[in-house]
Amino acid sequence: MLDAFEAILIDEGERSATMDATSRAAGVSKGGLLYHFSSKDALESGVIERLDALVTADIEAMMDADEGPIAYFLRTSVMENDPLDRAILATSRLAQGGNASASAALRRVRERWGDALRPHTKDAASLDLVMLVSDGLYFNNALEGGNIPGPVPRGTEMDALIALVEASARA
Amino acid sequence: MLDAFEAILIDEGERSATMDATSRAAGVSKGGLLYHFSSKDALESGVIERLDALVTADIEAMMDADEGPIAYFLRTSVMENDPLDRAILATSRLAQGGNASASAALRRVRERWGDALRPHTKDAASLDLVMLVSDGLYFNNALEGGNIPGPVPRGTEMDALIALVEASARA
DNA sequence: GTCTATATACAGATAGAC
DNA sequence: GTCTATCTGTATATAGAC
Repeated sequence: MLDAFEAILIDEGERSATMDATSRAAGVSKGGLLYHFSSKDALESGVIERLDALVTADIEAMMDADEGPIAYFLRTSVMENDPLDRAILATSRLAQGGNASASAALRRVRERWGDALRPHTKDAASLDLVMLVSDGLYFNNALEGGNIPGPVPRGTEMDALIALVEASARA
Repeated sequence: MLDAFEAILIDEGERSATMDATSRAAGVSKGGLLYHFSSKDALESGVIERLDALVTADIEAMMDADEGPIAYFLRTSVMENDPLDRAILATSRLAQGGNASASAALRRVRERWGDALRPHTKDAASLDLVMLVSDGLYFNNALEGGNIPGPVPRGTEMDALIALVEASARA
Protein backbone atom coordinates (compact mmCIF):
# COMPACT_ATOMS: atom_id res chain seq x y z
CA MET A 1 0.00 0.00 0.00
CA LEU A 2 2.91 2.33 0.72
CA ASP A 3 4.33 1.38 -2.67
CA ALA A 4 1.05 2.23 -4.37
CA PHE A 5 0.86 5.56 -2.57
CA GLU A 6 4.45 6.39 -3.53
CA ALA A 7 3.83 5.45 -7.14
CA ILE A 8 0.86 7.78 -7.46
CA LEU A 9 2.71 10.61 -5.72
CA ILE A 10 5.60 10.23 -8.16
CA ASP A 11 3.66 9.63 -11.36
CA GLU A 12 0.62 11.85 -10.92
CA GLY A 13 1.51 14.35 -8.21
CA GLU A 14 0.30 15.01 -4.73
CA ARG A 15 -3.16 16.11 -5.78
CA SER A 16 -3.91 12.74 -7.30
CA ALA A 17 -2.56 10.71 -4.41
CA THR A 18 -5.86 10.33 -2.60
CA MET A 19 -6.93 7.56 -0.26
CA ASP A 20 -9.35 6.44 -2.93
CA ALA A 21 -6.72 6.27 -5.68
CA THR A 22 -4.24 4.56 -3.35
CA SER A 23 -6.67 1.89 -2.29
CA ARG A 24 -7.65 1.27 -5.90
CA ALA A 25 -4.01 0.95 -6.97
CA ALA A 26 -3.26 -1.35 -4.05
CA GLY A 27 -6.23 -3.52 -4.93
CA VAL A 28 -8.21 -2.97 -1.75
CA SER A 29 -11.15 -0.83 -0.77
CA LYS A 30 -10.91 2.48 1.02
CA GLY A 31 -12.03 0.75 4.20
CA GLY A 32 -9.33 -1.87 3.78
CA LEU A 33 -6.66 0.78 3.40
CA LEU A 34 -7.91 2.64 6.44
CA TYR A 35 -7.64 -0.51 8.51
CA HIS A 36 -3.85 -0.45 8.03
CA PHE A 37 -3.32 3.32 7.90
CA SER A 38 -5.88 4.97 10.10
CA SER A 39 -5.56 8.35 8.39
CA LYS A 40 -3.94 10.05 5.46
CA ASP A 41 -1.41 11.45 7.87
CA ALA A 42 -0.42 7.94 8.91
CA LEU A 43 0.09 7.02 5.26
CA GLU A 44 2.31 10.05 4.71
CA SER A 45 4.29 9.30 7.87
CA GLY A 46 4.85 5.80 6.55
CA VAL A 47 6.58 7.18 3.47
CA ILE A 48 8.74 9.51 5.56
CA GLU A 49 9.81 6.82 8.01
CA ARG A 50 10.79 4.53 5.20
CA LEU A 51 12.86 7.33 3.69
CA ASP A 52 14.80 7.76 6.92
CA ALA A 53 15.62 4.07 7.05
CA LEU A 54 16.72 3.97 3.41
CA VAL A 55 19.01 6.97 3.89
CA THR A 56 20.74 5.30 6.82
CA ALA A 57 21.57 2.34 4.59
CA ASP A 58 22.63 4.64 1.73
CA ILE A 59 25.10 6.57 3.85
CA GLU A 60 26.74 3.34 4.93
CA ALA A 61 27.05 2.27 1.30
CA MET A 62 28.41 5.70 0.39
CA MET A 63 31.20 5.53 2.95
CA ASP A 64 32.20 2.11 1.64
CA ALA A 65 32.01 2.93 -2.08
CA ASP A 66 35.00 1.97 -4.22
CA GLU A 67 35.04 5.17 -6.29
CA GLY A 68 34.80 7.29 -3.14
CA PRO A 69 31.88 9.00 -1.39
CA ILE A 70 31.61 12.07 -3.64
CA ALA A 71 31.42 10.14 -6.90
CA TYR A 72 29.00 7.66 -5.32
CA PHE A 73 26.87 10.51 -4.01
CA LEU A 74 26.62 12.33 -7.34
CA ARG A 75 26.13 9.17 -9.36
CA THR A 76 23.28 7.98 -7.17
CA SER A 77 21.68 11.43 -7.30
CA VAL A 78 20.51 10.49 -10.76
CA MET A 79 17.21 8.74 -10.56
CA GLU A 80 17.57 5.00 -11.02
CA ASN A 81 14.09 4.41 -9.70
CA ASP A 82 15.41 2.42 -6.77
CA PRO A 83 13.55 2.45 -3.44
CA LEU A 84 15.56 5.39 -2.07
CA ASP A 85 14.99 7.52 -5.17
CA ARG A 86 11.31 6.79 -5.02
CA ALA A 87 11.10 7.60 -1.32
CA ILE A 88 12.83 10.94 -1.88
CA LEU A 89 10.64 11.83 -4.83
CA ALA A 90 7.47 10.89 -2.98
CA THR A 91 8.53 12.87 0.08
CA SER A 92 9.35 15.86 -2.14
CA ARG A 93 5.84 15.72 -3.50
CA LEU A 94 4.42 15.72 0.00
CA ALA A 95 6.68 18.61 0.98
CA GLN A 96 5.62 20.68 -2.02
CA GLY A 97 2.02 19.90 -1.17
CA GLY A 98 2.48 21.59 2.16
CA ASN A 99 3.34 18.70 4.51
CA ALA A 100 5.69 20.20 7.09
CA SER A 101 7.02 16.86 8.34
CA ALA A 102 8.03 15.99 4.81
CA SER A 103 9.97 19.24 4.42
CA ALA A 104 11.67 18.62 7.74
CA ALA A 105 12.55 15.07 6.73
CA LEU A 106 14.16 16.27 3.49
CA ARG A 107 16.18 18.90 5.33
CA ARG A 108 17.29 16.24 7.81
CA VAL A 109 18.30 13.86 5.03
CA ARG A 110 20.29 16.58 3.31
CA GLU A 111 22.06 17.41 6.55
CA ARG A 112 22.98 13.78 7.17
CA TRP A 113 24.49 13.53 3.71
CA GLY A 114 26.33 16.80 4.21
CA ASP A 115 27.76 15.63 7.54
CA ALA A 116 28.97 12.41 5.95
CA LEU A 117 30.61 14.20 3.01
CA ARG A 118 32.16 17.15 4.87
CA PRO A 119 35.37 15.31 5.85
CA HIS A 120 35.88 14.41 2.20
CA THR A 121 35.75 17.97 0.85
CA LYS A 122 38.30 20.78 0.86
CA ASP A 123 36.20 23.53 2.42
CA ALA A 124 32.68 24.90 2.83
CA ALA A 125 32.36 26.10 -0.76
CA SER A 126 33.44 22.68 -2.01
CA LEU A 127 30.85 20.95 0.09
CA ASP A 128 28.25 23.45 -1.15
CA LEU A 129 29.22 22.62 -4.71
CA VAL A 130 28.81 18.88 -4.24
CA MET A 131 25.54 19.21 -2.36
CA LEU A 132 24.06 21.69 -4.82
CA VAL A 133 24.93 19.61 -7.87
CA SER A 134 23.22 16.67 -6.20
CA ASP A 135 20.21 18.83 -5.30
CA GLY A 136 20.08 19.99 -8.91
CA LEU A 137 20.07 16.42 -10.18
CA TYR A 138 17.24 15.48 -7.87
CA PHE A 139 15.32 18.64 -8.68
CA ASN A 140 15.38 17.81 -12.37
CA ASN A 141 14.35 14.25 -11.69
CA ALA A 142 11.51 15.47 -9.52
CA LEU A 143 10.28 17.75 -12.28
CA GLU A 144 10.27 15.00 -14.84
CA GLY A 145 8.17 12.74 -12.69
CA GLY A 146 10.67 9.92 -12.59
CA ASN A 147 9.81 8.30 -15.89
CA ILE A 148 10.65 10.62 -18.74
CA PRO A 149 14.41 11.01 -19.11
CA GLY A 150 15.16 14.59 -18.13
CA PRO A 151 17.91 17.05 -18.99
CA VAL A 152 20.24 15.19 -16.68
CA PRO A 153 23.77 14.09 -17.61
CA ARG A 154 24.18 10.36 -18.20
CA GLY A 155 26.98 8.01 -19.18
CA THR A 156 30.20 9.74 -20.19
CA GLU A 157 28.68 13.19 -19.64
CA MET A 158 28.03 12.20 -16.06
CA ASP A 159 31.59 10.92 -15.72
CA ALA A 160 32.88 14.26 -17.00
CA LEU A 161 30.72 16.16 -14.52
CA ILE A 162 31.91 14.00 -11.63
CA ALA A 163 35.52 14.56 -12.67
CA LEU A 164 34.92 18.29 -12.80
CA VAL A 165 33.33 18.41 -9.35
CA GLU A 166 35.95 16.15 -7.78
CA ALA A 167 38.77 18.20 -9.25
CA SER A 168 37.58 21.32 -7.49
CA ALA A 169 35.96 19.88 -4.37
CA ARG A 170 37.81 16.77 -3.23
CA ALA A 171 39.79 17.12 0.00
CA MET B 1 -5.12 38.62 -7.85
CA LEU B 2 -2.22 36.84 -9.52
CA ASP B 3 0.03 38.19 -6.77
CA ALA B 4 -2.28 36.82 -4.10
CA PHE B 5 -2.40 33.43 -5.79
CA GLU B 6 1.39 33.33 -6.09
CA ALA B 7 1.82 34.30 -2.46
CA ILE B 8 -0.38 31.46 -1.23
CA LEU B 9 1.30 28.95 -3.54
CA ILE B 10 4.71 29.97 -2.19
CA ASP B 11 3.85 30.33 1.49
CA GLU B 12 1.30 27.57 2.03
CA GLY B 13 1.71 25.16 -0.87
CA GLU B 14 -0.42 24.13 -3.78
CA ARG B 15 -3.05 22.46 -1.65
CA SER B 16 -3.89 25.71 0.10
CA ALA B 17 -3.97 27.83 -3.03
CA THR B 18 -7.69 27.52 -3.63
CA MET B 19 -9.97 29.95 -5.41
CA ASP B 20 -11.52 30.73 -2.06
CA ALA B 21 -8.22 31.50 -0.35
CA THR B 22 -7.04 33.52 -3.34
CA SER B 23 -10.15 35.65 -3.48
CA ARG B 24 -9.96 36.26 0.26
CA ALA B 25 -6.31 37.28 0.05
CA ALA B 26 -7.02 39.53 -2.92
CA GLY B 27 -9.88 41.18 -1.05
CA VAL B 28 -12.67 40.13 -3.39
CA SER B 29 -15.30 37.45 -3.37
CA LYS B 30 -15.06 34.16 -5.19
CA GLY B 31 -17.48 35.50 -7.78
CA GLY B 32 -15.33 38.57 -8.25
CA LEU B 33 -12.24 36.46 -8.84
CA LEU B 34 -14.06 34.25 -11.30
CA TYR B 35 -15.09 37.29 -13.30
CA HIS B 36 -11.42 37.95 -14.11
CA PHE B 37 -10.17 34.35 -14.23
CA SER B 38 -12.95 32.14 -15.47
CA SER B 39 -11.43 28.98 -14.02
CA LYS B 40 -8.63 27.76 -11.82
CA ASP B 41 -6.83 26.73 -14.98
CA ALA B 42 -6.94 30.32 -16.22
CA LEU B 43 -5.44 31.49 -12.96
CA GLU B 44 -2.62 28.96 -13.23
CA SER B 45 -1.98 29.92 -16.85
CA GLY B 46 -1.71 33.52 -15.72
CA VAL B 47 1.19 32.64 -13.42
CA ILE B 48 2.95 30.67 -16.15
CA GLU B 49 2.60 33.40 -18.77
CA ARG B 50 3.99 35.97 -16.38
CA LEU B 51 6.96 33.67 -15.70
CA ASP B 52 7.78 33.48 -19.40
CA ALA B 53 7.78 37.27 -19.71
CA LEU B 54 9.98 37.72 -16.63
CA VAL B 55 12.51 35.20 -17.90
CA THR B 56 12.84 37.06 -21.18
CA ALA B 57 13.77 40.20 -19.27
CA ASP B 58 16.13 38.27 -16.98
CA ILE B 59 18.10 36.75 -19.85
CA GLU B 60 18.63 40.21 -21.32
CA ALA B 61 19.90 41.46 -17.95
CA MET B 62 22.12 38.38 -17.63
CA MET B 63 23.84 38.98 -20.95
CA ASP B 64 24.53 42.58 -19.94
CA ALA B 65 25.72 41.87 -16.39
CA ASP B 66 29.01 43.46 -15.33
CA GLU B 67 30.34 40.40 -13.46
CA GLY B 68 29.49 38.17 -16.43
CA PRO B 69 26.55 35.88 -17.16
CA ILE B 70 27.62 32.89 -15.04
CA ALA B 71 28.14 34.86 -11.84
CA TYR B 72 24.91 36.77 -12.47
CA PHE B 73 23.05 33.54 -13.10
CA LEU B 74 24.26 31.83 -9.92
CA ARG B 75 23.87 34.91 -7.76
CA THR B 76 20.28 35.46 -8.87
CA SER B 77 19.51 31.77 -8.30
CA VAL B 78 19.38 32.60 -4.63
CA MET B 79 15.93 33.70 -3.70
CA GLU B 80 15.70 37.43 -3.31
CA ASN B 81 11.95 37.33 -3.40
CA ASP B 82 11.83 39.42 -6.56
CA PRO B 83 9.01 38.90 -9.08
CA LEU B 84 10.97 36.34 -11.11
CA ASP B 85 11.88 34.27 -8.05
CA ARG B 86 8.28 34.28 -6.96
CA ALA B 87 7.03 33.29 -10.41
CA ILE B 88 9.46 30.35 -10.53
CA LEU B 89 8.59 29.21 -7.04
CA ALA B 90 4.86 29.44 -7.70
CA THR B 91 5.20 27.58 -10.99
CA SER B 92 7.26 24.89 -9.24
CA ARG B 93 4.45 24.42 -6.79
CA LEU B 94 1.97 24.00 -9.63
CA ALA B 95 4.30 21.55 -11.36
CA GLN B 96 4.70 19.45 -8.24
CA GLY B 97 0.96 19.50 -7.81
CA GLY B 98 0.59 17.80 -11.17
CA ASN B 99 0.06 20.70 -13.59
CA ALA B 100 1.68 19.56 -16.83
CA SER B 101 1.85 23.03 -18.38
CA ALA B 102 3.78 24.23 -15.37
CA SER B 103 6.34 21.42 -15.72
CA ALA B 104 6.70 22.21 -19.40
CA ALA B 105 7.15 25.91 -18.65
CA LEU B 106 9.94 25.17 -16.16
CA ARG B 107 11.72 22.92 -18.63
CA ARG B 108 11.40 25.63 -21.28
CA VAL B 109 12.80 28.27 -18.94
CA ARG B 110 15.72 26.05 -18.04
CA GLU B 111 16.47 25.46 -21.69
CA ARG B 112 16.41 29.17 -22.48
CA TRP B 113 18.90 29.84 -19.71
CA GLY B 114 21.06 26.95 -20.90
CA ASP B 115 21.07 28.26 -24.45
CA ALA B 116 22.09 31.70 -23.26
CA LEU B 117 24.91 30.37 -21.06
CA ARG B 118 26.31 27.72 -23.41
CA PRO B 119 28.61 30.11 -25.34
CA HIS B 120 30.11 31.21 -22.02
CA THR B 121 31.11 27.74 -20.81
CA LYS B 122 34.02 25.48 -21.74
CA ASP B 123 32.08 22.33 -22.60
CA ALA B 124 28.96 20.29 -21.90
CA ALA B 125 30.06 19.18 -18.44
CA SER B 126 30.81 22.79 -17.48
CA LEU B 127 27.38 23.92 -18.57
CA ASP B 128 25.87 21.01 -16.63
CA LEU B 129 27.78 22.13 -13.57
CA VAL B 130 26.53 25.71 -13.76
CA MET B 131 22.94 24.68 -14.47
CA LEU B 132 22.85 22.06 -11.74
CA VAL B 133 24.26 24.36 -9.08
CA SER B 134 21.58 26.86 -10.02
CA ASP B 135 18.91 24.16 -9.92
CA GLY B 136 20.19 23.11 -6.52
CA LEU B 137 19.91 26.65 -5.20
CA TYR B 138 16.34 26.95 -6.43
CA PHE B 139 15.44 23.52 -5.13
CA ASN B 140 16.54 24.45 -1.64
CA ASN B 141 14.70 27.74 -1.82
CA ALA B 142 11.60 25.93 -3.00
CA LEU B 143 11.78 23.55 -0.05
CA GLU B 144 12.09 26.32 2.45
CA GLY B 145 9.03 28.11 1.19
CA GLY B 146 10.79 31.34 0.36
CA ASN B 147 10.78 32.93 3.79
CA ILE B 148 12.89 30.87 6.14
CA PRO B 149 16.57 31.21 5.26
CA GLY B 150 17.62 27.79 3.98
CA PRO B 151 20.90 25.92 3.80
CA VAL B 152 21.96 28.11 0.92
CA PRO B 153 25.30 29.89 0.67
CA ARG B 154 25.17 33.66 1.20
CA GLY B 155 27.63 36.52 1.28
CA THR B 156 31.28 35.48 1.15
CA GLU B 157 30.33 31.78 1.02
CA MET B 158 28.38 32.50 -2.13
CA ASP B 159 31.33 34.42 -3.57
CA ALA B 160 33.57 31.43 -2.89
CA LEU B 161 31.13 29.08 -4.59
CA ILE B 162 30.87 31.33 -7.64
CA ALA B 163 34.66 31.52 -7.86
CA LEU B 164 34.86 27.73 -7.66
CA VAL B 165 32.29 27.21 -10.40
CA GLU B 166 33.76 29.87 -12.66
CA ALA B 167 37.25 28.45 -12.26
CA SER B 168 36.16 25.09 -13.62
CA ALA B 169 33.38 26.10 -16.01
CA ARG B 170 34.12 29.47 -17.60
CA ALA B 171 34.95 29.40 -21.30
C1' DG C 1 -17.83 44.45 -12.02
C1' DT C 2 -18.84 42.50 -7.65
C1' DC C 3 -21.75 40.20 -4.74
C1' DT C 4 -24.57 35.95 -2.44
C1' DA C 5 -26.49 31.63 -3.03
C1' DT C 6 -26.21 27.30 -4.72
C1' DA C 7 -25.15 23.18 -7.71
C1' DT C 8 -21.97 19.45 -8.22
C1' DA C 9 -18.09 16.69 -7.25
C1' DC C 10 -14.87 14.61 -4.47
C1' DA C 11 -11.88 14.52 -0.44
C1' DG C 12 -11.02 12.16 4.24
C1' DA C 13 -13.07 9.57 7.68
C1' DT C 14 -16.65 6.61 10.36
C1' DA C 15 -20.03 2.71 11.15
C1' DG C 16 -21.24 -1.53 10.96
C1' DA C 17 -22.13 -5.96 8.11
C1' DC C 18 -19.66 -10.05 6.78
C1' DG D 1 -9.27 -8.03 7.75
C1' DT D 2 -12.02 -6.38 4.12
C1' DC D 3 -16.12 -4.77 2.46
C1' DT D 4 -20.24 -1.17 1.41
C1' DA D 5 -22.70 2.71 2.82
C1' DT D 6 -22.66 7.06 4.56
C1' DC D 7 -21.37 11.46 7.04
C1' DT D 8 -19.06 15.86 6.77
C1' DG D 9 -16.22 19.23 4.93
C1' DT D 10 -14.52 21.73 1.19
C1' DA D 11 -13.27 22.45 -3.70
C1' DT D 12 -14.60 24.35 -8.37
C1' DA D 13 -17.96 26.41 -10.89
C1' DT D 14 -22.64 28.47 -12.14
C1' DA D 15 -26.82 31.58 -11.68
C1' DG D 16 -28.66 35.52 -11.05
C1' DA D 17 -29.40 39.85 -8.00
C1' DC D 18 -27.47 44.46 -7.44
